[in-house]
Amino acid sequence: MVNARARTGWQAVRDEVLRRIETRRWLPGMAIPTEAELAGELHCARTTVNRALRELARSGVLERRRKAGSRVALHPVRRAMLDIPLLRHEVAAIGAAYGYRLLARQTLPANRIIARQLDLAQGAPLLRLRALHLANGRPYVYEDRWIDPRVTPAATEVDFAGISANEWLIANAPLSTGKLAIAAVPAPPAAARALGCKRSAPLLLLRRTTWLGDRAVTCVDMYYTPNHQLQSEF
Amino acid sequence: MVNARARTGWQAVRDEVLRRIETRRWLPGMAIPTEAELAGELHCARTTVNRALRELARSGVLERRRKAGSRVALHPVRRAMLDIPLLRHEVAAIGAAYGYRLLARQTLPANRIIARQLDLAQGAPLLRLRALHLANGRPYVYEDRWIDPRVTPAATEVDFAGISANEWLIANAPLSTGKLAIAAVPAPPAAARALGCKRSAPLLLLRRTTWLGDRAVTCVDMYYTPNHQLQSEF
DNA sequence: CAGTGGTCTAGACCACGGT
DNA sequence: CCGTGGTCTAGACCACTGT
Repeated sequence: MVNARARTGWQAVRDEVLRRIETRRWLPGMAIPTEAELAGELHCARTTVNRALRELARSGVLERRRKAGSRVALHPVRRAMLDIPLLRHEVAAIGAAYGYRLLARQTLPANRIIARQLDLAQGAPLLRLRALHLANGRPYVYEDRWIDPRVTPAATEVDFAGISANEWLIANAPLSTGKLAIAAVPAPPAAARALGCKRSAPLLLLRRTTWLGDRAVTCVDMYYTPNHQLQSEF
Repeated sequence: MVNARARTGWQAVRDEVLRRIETRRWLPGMAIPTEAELAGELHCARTTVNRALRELARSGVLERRRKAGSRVALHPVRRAMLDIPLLRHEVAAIGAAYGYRLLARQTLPANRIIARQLDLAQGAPLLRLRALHLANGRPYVYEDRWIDPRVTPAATEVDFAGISANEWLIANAPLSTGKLAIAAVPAPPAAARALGCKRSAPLLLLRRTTWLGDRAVTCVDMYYTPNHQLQSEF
């Protein structure tokens, strides 16, 4: 549970700083010594101190500004890293057999809602996929996805019956940035049917919108089976 | 939307690597040159390349192993950073006035469920708080919290009517690690009453368990008002 | 064993931003 | 202005791990 304290290197500096904060020798909002001072006190190079303090700032423990120095964060913003693995791997990680089934594949003009999500003109032709991801043969995630074929033209030639859109995109579309929204929603009829749960059962919904530069590639709603939890540490 | 490409420094190296992946010059699973080779080719020190590749590995774009070298991640694990600010700040960030109301404060023996969550003996005396966080006077989050007073004895002297437990703990308890679970649940009766929504309405639940070393400090369930979304980028 | 990443060091210059 | 963090460099040694 607890990480062992490092005895050497930048991690030792990091842990020493953490110890001083934990023991309230350094209080929230308080300025801590400069990198050079700490380096002298801890008998290491300033570069090493810099590395340690940089990591602490990244995790929200310290706030740093040039000239102003470093302070213990007054209101430490906790940050949790949420991993978003392939569903194939997520299922494998819980020791279940992964399965995938395409439910529907159509080409449709964008309705107003999805046009707004993807920031494109209403009526633009989009590829829409509905699919089900299975764990040990039981429904795990219901997926409702839109793809803009103008950004990834090759997608129009794929039937997505044998490979999930996500895996195909990872292998065939370049790296991209995206946004993630997490919400609790009543199961929409199609999701309830696919997942075999009651309509309006509370489902965890992850909506991912992925961009390639300034063009939206895809928007996907992933409805998890009831009672699913996302877990993370901070 | 798109970050400008840096022209110098480790960020330039990072961006050059990203460019080669985006243009599919380097394909998923492919080994990329060693740090030393890249340093030579890009005319910079190996340290600089190391910094760039380290950041890329942290964000899941590369996989690195000693001796084996660096490869483009075959199945890039997307990672989303979820910020967990103080509710006071979260509410302020949406431009609303923050409010806080303590609903209940009791001392109870741990029931089986919470004892398991906090990894302590059933029946241990715990502080239990119920509270409501408000945005512009409307319910925003219903909080149901357990605190182990043996870890933070001073908490028994606080009435938590004027300050939320979270803010008090940040100011009065040392830094700590924790776990976060996110789920969609039907509103429990008490939450529905406090939030003014239907019983069994789908609510987003964030359960945070916080540890100080190997001792659990507190476990809190935060029920967000219906239709709330967590947002993040990746 | 040997190649590769991980890190430390000492010194240097620069960019930002309080004062 | 000038103190502070941000970064680069060249060189070195170490730790891990594939062969």
